[in-house]
Amino acid sequence: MPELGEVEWYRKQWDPALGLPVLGVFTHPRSRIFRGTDKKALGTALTGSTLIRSAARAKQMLFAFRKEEKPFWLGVHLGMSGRLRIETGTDFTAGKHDHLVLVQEKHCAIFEDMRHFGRVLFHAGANEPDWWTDLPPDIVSDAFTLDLVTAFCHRRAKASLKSVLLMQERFPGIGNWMADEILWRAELHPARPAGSLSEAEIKTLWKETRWVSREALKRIGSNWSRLPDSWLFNHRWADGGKCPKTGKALVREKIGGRTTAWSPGRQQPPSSFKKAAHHLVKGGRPGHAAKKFSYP
DNA sequence: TCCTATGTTGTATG
DNA sequence: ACATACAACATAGG
Repeated sequence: MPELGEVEWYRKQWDPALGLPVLGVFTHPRSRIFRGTDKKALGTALTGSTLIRSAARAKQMLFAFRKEEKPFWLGVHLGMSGRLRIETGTDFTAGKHDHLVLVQEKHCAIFEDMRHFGRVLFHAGANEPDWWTDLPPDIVSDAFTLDLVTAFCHRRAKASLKSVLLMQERFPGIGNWMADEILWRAELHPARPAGSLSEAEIKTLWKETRWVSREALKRIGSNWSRLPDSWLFNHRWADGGKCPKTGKALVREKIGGRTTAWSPGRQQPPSSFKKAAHHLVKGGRPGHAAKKFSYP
């Protein structure tokens, strides 16, 4: 689920825990979530500490704790299926997908993740940890310049726009749905090689990247309200989904390693793009519509 | 049984 | 060394 706006929304779910002491810490005994992290040190440090603030950048969250003037830092990445939540009451028992539980007097702050693709990081020290300060410039900041995007498109000249937008080193916080939304608004086909764009097209890509990121933070980050039907988002997974601009059927196929929705007529494929055959396979199972030809 | 899933990373290849 | 493509990770649901 979580991309830029969703991550900001999940961060706020722990707001009820702010300013209150942590009475106990539960860490799941067999969990991939803590790979590379000292679970024991984390538990010892956070027990008796107070959560003083939190922040979200890209798909990463930082929670700052303090215990007797000593700062501790907790990092959370939600992966594909991670969520943060609060459970009210004093008799909470961790479920099988609950990996980290911070117990407070009247509630628990919980990190759950069914698929274990998420991650928890821990750091003890006076300053914010490197994995936080070394994040690339935020898309919504002034540091995210047209020049940065132009240089990146040139360096990744042969990669598809879809895969380039998913590269967190330059587009921090962009995920599958945001990438599709950006390319659809920019009228750029996801299979276009990044190096094939004109100056004007790069500028459009940059602008729409910033626009979608700002809107996602505004519309999802604050209260996760439903996006307008004028967005691609509400149509991209629907069977028989139609482009809200052209009214024509959207195409769904794997581009840049991820399922991608794009609008024929609006987003012109590059000449190198192999056209998929969208006919039904005889005897194909219902619900599994079209299978693609493989080209020799 | 086989396919999919809003993500990242390790590995193979050029 | 660098860029690119893709399997693997773990679990649930259609």
